[in-house]
Amino acid sequence: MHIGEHTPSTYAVSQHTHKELEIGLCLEGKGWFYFGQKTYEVKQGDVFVVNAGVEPHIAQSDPVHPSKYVFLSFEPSALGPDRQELLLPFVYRSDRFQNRIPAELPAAQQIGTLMRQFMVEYRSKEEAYIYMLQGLLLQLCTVLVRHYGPNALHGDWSRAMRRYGDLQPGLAFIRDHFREPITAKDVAAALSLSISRTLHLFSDTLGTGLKQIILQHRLHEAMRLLAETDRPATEIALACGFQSLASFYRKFTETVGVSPLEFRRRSAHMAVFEKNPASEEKLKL
DNA sequence: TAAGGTGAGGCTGTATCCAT
DNA sequence: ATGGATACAGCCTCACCTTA
Repeated sequence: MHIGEHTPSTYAVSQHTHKELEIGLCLEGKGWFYFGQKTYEVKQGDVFVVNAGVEPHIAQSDPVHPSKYVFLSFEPSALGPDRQELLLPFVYRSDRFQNRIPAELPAAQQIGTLMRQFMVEYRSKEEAYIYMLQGLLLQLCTVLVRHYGPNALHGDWSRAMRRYGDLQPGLAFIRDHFREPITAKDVAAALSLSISRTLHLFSDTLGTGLKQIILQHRLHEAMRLLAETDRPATEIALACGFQSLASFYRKFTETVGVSPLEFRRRSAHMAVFEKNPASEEKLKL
């Protein structure tokens, strides 16, 4: 588990994914939260739910009233065994999911209270505080389950969880091998399923095609290397798993909105790429 | 109901070329 | 050397179907 405060930049930087589940609470200010093609306006008290390794996202601050968040990220195993149903809010199809819980809803207020308790508990580090943190995490996830329940549970959580669990070896394979020219066949082999079944599983469970998920990993890595290194675009394209410069330029420009070179130029002016939302004042539990 | 096969159509990677 | 455009073969996705 990690918890930390973060103030997003006032300009749009690249979206990222990470392998932990994440809950974010806007402590103050205004801004925007981008999840792929979705954009949410953010105000104090809003809560955001992010799944693991699939949906790219990034927060941006209003220049006049910069936003400040506290982000809690955790591995599914942090909930303990036999509590898989509490992961349901994080097992969603991004095209159908509302990542924001508006501040005026009771669930957002409950989560706000719990997140603040979480911060206080960690900072105080009283005896056996780790158990208190685990308890607060269970409460947080329970509030989320109750909030999303009517839409997310629909009486068949075990099937949804099983499918999500079935996908994990495939997602892990993609994370480990996206720099190589992997295909649906390779991912299918990692899942011990047919190509057909693998493609169904990804699109049905996540609402995102296999190809798109691999592409997200490659583009994110390419943006990082463009911003943080002086390596030529050709080298970066190949290092990130693109089979050619042409496909790299095409997908980069389509997705990011500017050419790779332009992105490097702008990121140099910004002096920032993207930061792990929990990287500032990060507290490792 | 889950797993998986098939085929059409769209998309992607490759090869090649040109511009800077 | 690097950035970018384009045509085309092959792969991927999707819808629909069959099988167990």
